[in-house]
Order: sequence, then C-alpha cells, then structure tokens
Amino acid sequence: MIVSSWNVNSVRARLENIKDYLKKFSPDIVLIQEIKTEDKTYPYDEIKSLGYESYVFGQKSYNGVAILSKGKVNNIKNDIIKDKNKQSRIISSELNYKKKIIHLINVYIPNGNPVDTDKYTYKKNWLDSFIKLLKLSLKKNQNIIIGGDFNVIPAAEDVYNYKSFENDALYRLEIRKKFREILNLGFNDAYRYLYPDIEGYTFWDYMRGAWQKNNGMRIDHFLVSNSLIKNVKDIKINKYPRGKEKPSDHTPIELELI
DNA sequence: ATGGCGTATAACATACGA
Repeated sequence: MIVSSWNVNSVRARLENIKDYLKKFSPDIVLIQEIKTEDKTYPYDEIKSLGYESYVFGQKSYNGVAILSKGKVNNIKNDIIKDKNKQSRIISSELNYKKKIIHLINVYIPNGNPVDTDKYTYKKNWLDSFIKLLKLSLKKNQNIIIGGDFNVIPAAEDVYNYKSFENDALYRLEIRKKFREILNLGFNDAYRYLYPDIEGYTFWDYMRGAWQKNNGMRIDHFLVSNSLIKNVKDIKINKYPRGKEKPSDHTPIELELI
C-alpha cells in the first residue's frame, strides 16, 4: 500500500497536475495540504472520477488539508487540535490494515516566518499542542503515521545552504528541537530511517531557479511510530510533479507499507 | 537587505508562503 503526502499549493490551481499524478502513480491514499479553498468549492467530483473519496478540512484562501483514499477510511476528525487562529491544518483518520488500526494524521504545520512576529509564536504553540495530542493519542493507539508538510528542516543536510537558515523558522534550533521531541515520543523519520545519507529534498522555491539549481529542502515528512516501522518497505520522493508545467513548489513523498 | 514567483481575494494591490 502506498500512502503519499503532497503540499499541492491550491487544489483548484493544481487540479490537472493532481489528476495526472493520481492516474500515473495510483497511490492508495494521498494526504494533501494547502488546498486553499473551502469544502464547498473543493473539486470532489473530479477526484471521485479517478476513484478517490475526499475527506476535506478546507479554508478560504489559505491552508486547508484533505485525505484522498481509494479504500475505506474511518473516524475522520478535524478538531483534534485547539487552534487559536482557527486555521485548517490537521485532519486525521483510522485505517484497517493487516489486523491493525492505523491512526493516520495529515498535518500542515505553520511556517512561522518572520521569526520576530506572532507567526513564529503561533508555530511554537501549534507544535506544543501537537506534541500534547500525540502523547494522548499514543496511549489509545500505538499505531500512528503522521504525514505532511512539517515546515521543519530536520538537519543541516536537509537544505541546500543551512548557514542562511539558522535564524529561519524552518531550521531554528528551537524548532528542530521540537521535531526531535516528537521523534522521542516513539516516532521514526521514515526517510532518514531508510536513507541515512541520501539527499531528500521535497520543496524547491519558485524563485531564483531553485528547481533548476536543486536549491531544495526536505520539509515534508512521514513519521512512523515504532510499532509500525517494520511495516515500512520503502519511501520515495517523486520528483515528477515538480518538473511539470504549473507545478506546486512541493513534490509528493510516498510511503510504501507491507 | 532585497526581491525574486505563484496563488488567492467582495481584489486591480496586498497578504501569504518557505
């Protein structure tokens, strides 16, 4: 089974690109972020015509997340975090898989820049709420997979020029420590678990020829709980959509479970 | 230090992203 995660940067602007991806690679589940639209303007039918049900937590203009699934998913929730700013950044589901129930969480963690503003405080608070939520969730069900746009560069080798990001909200030590705190609850950064030394960029800025120069960063992740790590067969960064016309600035990351 | 590009909006300039 393939579970994919992709920050699409507007589901409506990206619809043809998304459809092409679904047809070509046929992932079983896709977690999408930054859909930038409300539930009522989400293209349910277009996605349905390719065999995917959509579970949507939308928001006008900004943010917004959704789960696309070919098979059945249960217990969809979008209220598992108290978000002071009422932004649509998390949606969770349950999935029956090999006699286990997997709690699958899709996140779009705040960017946090600039660091001297409320946006940075919001990111830190959001991460603290998320950590609290995960502690509680683990008590109920150890089998958790979190996928999404974390807006966290975990380490120096995950960005093309780490020196220029030392005071950036994506790479600040304080933020990397919070990411580490999540891992320490009992999660594995699936990409690094399988590929300790291989570059794994998932985002390239639209500006300054970042894609052509490979000035990227690894900010989209799958975190897999210890109880499920043996079920991870592979993880791939699929660069095909980023190279197309009218691309998102992120590209999908695909987790293969056995 | 700035701006480069892309998306959205009761908009035609501004907010946001990373």
